[in-house]
Amino acid sequence: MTVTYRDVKADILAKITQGIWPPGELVPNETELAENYGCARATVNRAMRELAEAGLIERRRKAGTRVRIAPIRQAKFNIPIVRREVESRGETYRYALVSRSVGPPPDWLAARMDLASAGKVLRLICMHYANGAPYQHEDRWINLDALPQAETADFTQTGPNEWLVSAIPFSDAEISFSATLADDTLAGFLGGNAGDPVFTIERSTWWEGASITYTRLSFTPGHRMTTRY
Amino acid sequence: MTVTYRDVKADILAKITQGIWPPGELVPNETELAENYGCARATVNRAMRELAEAGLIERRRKAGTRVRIAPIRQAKFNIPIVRREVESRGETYRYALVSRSVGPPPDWLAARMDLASAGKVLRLICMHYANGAPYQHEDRWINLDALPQAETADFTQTGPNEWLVSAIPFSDAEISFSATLADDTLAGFLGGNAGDPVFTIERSTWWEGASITYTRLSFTPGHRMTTRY
DNA sequence: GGACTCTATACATCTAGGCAAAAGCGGAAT
DNA sequence: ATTCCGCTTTTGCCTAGATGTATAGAGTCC
Repeated sequence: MTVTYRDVKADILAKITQGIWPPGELVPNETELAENYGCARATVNRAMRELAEAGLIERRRKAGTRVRIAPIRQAKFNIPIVRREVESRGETYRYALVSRSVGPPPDWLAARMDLASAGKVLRLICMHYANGAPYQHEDRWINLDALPQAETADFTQTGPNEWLVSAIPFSDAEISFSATLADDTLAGFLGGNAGDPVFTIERSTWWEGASITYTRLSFTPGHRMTTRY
Repeated sequence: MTVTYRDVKADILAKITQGIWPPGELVPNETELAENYGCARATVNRAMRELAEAGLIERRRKAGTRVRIAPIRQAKFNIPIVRREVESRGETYRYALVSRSVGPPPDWLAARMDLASAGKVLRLICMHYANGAPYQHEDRWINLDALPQAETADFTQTGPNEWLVSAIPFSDAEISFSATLADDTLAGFLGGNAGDPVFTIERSTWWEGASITYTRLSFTPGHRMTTRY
């Protein structure tokens, strides 16, 4: 049986968690480990590279590899499109377009998206339901100067998110999470009361340097985003 | 000049973002790409593997590699210990222990952490300040049956988080984000008003199957967690 | 028609070797 | 004493070849 990079990775991990290689400790170099494990250096390299990516060890040329004093913990969240998120929990998804308008961007948006104030933006307000109950409120702004075809797209049946991923499949994005208060309008949509705490996601998207869209997603009170790490 | 896996990765990425290989498209197989790029198959493999990890393409044995219809977007957050988080922004950090008590776990905690109700837990309430202003309120519970040395540790100078990473450096954790309301007490600590929306992180930690600690972190109103992805 | 098996294919990974690039460290020059 | 340069170590990456393994799809049997 040959030694796989998974074996090596698991063994190194065990040595670290069991305290055999305490934080700060210098790990043997790749050549040495390869001999110990009886495998090629590339195998050890892959194991170590993945551990470094995971934030458990720190590698520097010449200086060697050492166990991190304070491991970098990173939480990874998958951000699927809403429909998938709902359906993957086995719930039925429903979408509704609340309003649609075209006009010049308000100042705060022009600043945020770096738009000409003379430009045109499309604003959509949408609701996403899971099993008939409100799930997410979406306030979306699309830069029509960068994406003119959005003006004629039909958003009454499918949400702008799904349309956007097909129009510009891959883009840069900035996402931020915060807690806000529901006002009367939002509370009405989400089925709560004004003053409810609302988990909010804001996302800005660029493509080839141009700002495409800004969206603000509000979840029903009590919503939580969870992950293991 | 040899072709690196970065070159290959960048080129494939470009082909995808520019729509030359549209979503759903079957990508040439590794052997073919290696010939085209004039490099080894391992090089193409590494490039493709990373793109697959990033969620842009989907690889299946025998079926080949295709561009994802809906790319999996994943947001990655680094979760540093509070002190580092504050100091990395160039602000001065201050810590204060508000209260400390030992006793049996309340029912909700025993259920959540899977503790014997006869057990003992240490409860700490702490505040973290940035530049003198409140930054984070920490409500922490530590399972003394699993970690008896926590009872004699001194938490008046450094926070339990820093103590814990040195005591059990690497562990499994579940983290969840939500929005809650500040009550009078919390608002007092955070310098806001009752009814303020509060960004809340809850984290449970296990080590070798045993529940170690549960903590609830509340941030000052207006706090946001941001990342690019 | 449906369930099963079989096989060729495409990804997954390992080996062994070599060159490249960063970066500690010591010695030389100022 | 200090700065700078080059040596050498260690990780980073590539090559070329081979084997392992999951599986789509064809073929077979009921």
